[in-house]
Amino acid sequence: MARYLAEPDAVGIKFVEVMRALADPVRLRMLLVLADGEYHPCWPEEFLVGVHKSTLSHHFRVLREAGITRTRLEGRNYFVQLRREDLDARFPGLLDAVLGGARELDVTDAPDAADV
Amino acid sequence: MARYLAEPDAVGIKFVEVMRALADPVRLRMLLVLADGEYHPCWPEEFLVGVHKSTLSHHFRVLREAGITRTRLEGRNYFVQLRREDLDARFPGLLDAVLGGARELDVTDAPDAADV
DNA sequence: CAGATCGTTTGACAGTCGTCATACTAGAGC
DNA sequence: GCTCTAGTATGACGACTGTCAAACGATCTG
Repeated sequence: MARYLAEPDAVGIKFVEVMRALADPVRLRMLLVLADGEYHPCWPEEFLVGVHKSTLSHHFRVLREAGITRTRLEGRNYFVQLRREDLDARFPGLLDAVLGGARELDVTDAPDAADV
Repeated sequence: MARYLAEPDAVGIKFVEVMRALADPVRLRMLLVLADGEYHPCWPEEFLVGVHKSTLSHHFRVLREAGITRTRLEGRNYFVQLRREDLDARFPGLLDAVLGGARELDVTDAPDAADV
């Protein structure tokens, strides 16, 4: 029953696309959440604050089409996971480095935390 | 005599800006060239093929303002170098990972190399 | 000093991106 | 079978980006 949404195969992952997918604050935060748990029950209300559902869906699609995530559809539930192995195989060290950088973003993008 | 063009200090380097600056095929190729030699005599005619001078200048500015490169101006000569130390200190492993990924791009972005 | 050169800056333009609102689709539960 | 629900798809809109062209500024050379 579990269907998988369309995604590029490992060798089809293009570096520039990965970089572009990762060059967005919202998607970086999504990446952080995805990195925490393996699979993630999708779209909890507080997955991201202040982002419209359709916008979120759009970002998930960008991540998936870039080859960064895999989306499994079971019945009405969507599960998204990072494609760690594929990513690490194609671009060693990239994912970890990006996750590290994204973590600092979590701090700096709070509006009030700026220029204190 | 050597002036330096404006650039963010090490702590002012924002991760998202770095990612955005690196999410462009032209700039990734520039990064590769910059990674080769420390300093690089600027704008050799064949630095990049098929890119206008002003476009190149624009890309160098993006890289510089993101904190990725440092530009020194000596007389009429511009020298650009990677800010390896600052980058490695702020985002360990990122630069190397990106350089690795950019290297594959060198192969795949040749128009004729695609889908053969 | 005048001319040439090299890179920058500015302006314009087309294409892309992120966002939201709305409509749509497919599974779940009664 | 009908309704409810969760996420997707589409359309629209403003903002940003990459590109080129042309003008500008500063420096070296005669």
